Amino acid sequence: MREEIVKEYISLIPNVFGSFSELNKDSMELSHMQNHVIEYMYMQNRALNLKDISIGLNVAKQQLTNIIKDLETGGYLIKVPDAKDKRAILVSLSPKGKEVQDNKWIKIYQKFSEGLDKLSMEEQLDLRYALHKVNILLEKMGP
Amino acid sequence: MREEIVKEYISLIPNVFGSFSELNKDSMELSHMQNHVIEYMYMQNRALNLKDISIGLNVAKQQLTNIIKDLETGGYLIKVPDAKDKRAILVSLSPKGKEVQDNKWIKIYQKFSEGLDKLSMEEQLDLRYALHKVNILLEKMGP
DNA sequence: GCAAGTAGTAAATATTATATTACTACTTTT
DNA sequence: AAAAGTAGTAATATAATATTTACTACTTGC
Repeated sequence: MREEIVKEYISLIPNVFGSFSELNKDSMELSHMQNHVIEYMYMQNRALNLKDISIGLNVAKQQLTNIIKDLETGGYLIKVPDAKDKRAILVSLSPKGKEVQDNKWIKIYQKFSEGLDKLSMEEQLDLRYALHKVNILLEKMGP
Repeated sequence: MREEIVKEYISLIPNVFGSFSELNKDSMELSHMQNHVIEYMYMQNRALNLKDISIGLNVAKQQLTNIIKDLETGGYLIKVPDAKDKRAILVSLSPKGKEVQDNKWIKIYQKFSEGLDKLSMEEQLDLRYALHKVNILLEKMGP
């Protein structure tokens, strides 16, 4: 029994990963690490200081100095001194930085939407319900 | 309606990605590209020549020369001359190379299995069925 | 208030990744 | 059998990423 649930889950991973691996295909402007930072900031959706990002991405803070300086120069990030800690600097995504991530999700949306057209109305309902169920249960399993 | 299916799918991605991003956490021995090659070989599950890998991973064959030489030196890959094409060399995973990938999946298995313990028997059955349904329908949607 | 600790920066260095060109040995086409 | 094409290797240059040490300005704990 357990074996079979795991097997289904393992099958799911490549299916979903197909979408995800295409996320960074096009964004040629930015390097791997720069993308990584923007992704992380987008997910956190709040102003972070370098230390936060360093820990969150498991990257040395020394590396971030230049990466973030370049992203700021490019207009993707905004740096503001932290009022509460005068050593620190709060970094947040600019509208341009957010747009980079938004566009990635729009692509996933479009691709998924095309796939949906191949399903009947009944299958679409089934998929919706099954996805909902999976999400609820995976959520419950998480830490 | 469509909006809501997409929304569920978008929610699914981070759930699953949690597992996937941990795949390469520990394998410190190997570089990013070396891991990439081993992953690809593991997925293909057959002997490949450099050209195959080059196309499959969208990497210049010139890059592969050294990557694969190092992997062979490390005992992860085995190189055998192709009998049918004397220019080519067939590369396959050694037991050690397969083990690297196996261990990654074992970790996912274990983590998922721990999560399962938090669910009731009924929920586990629901999850199995819902996952199965999702997999079948996503498969149908793919190219 | 002072010692110890922290956030960020800077610069030097090492390692990886990517790209370009050219070459050998073999295969395919005609 | 000659011409054109292909698989792999080699050497090189540049960019991206990672690591180390050291410094300034500030905060925290005592």
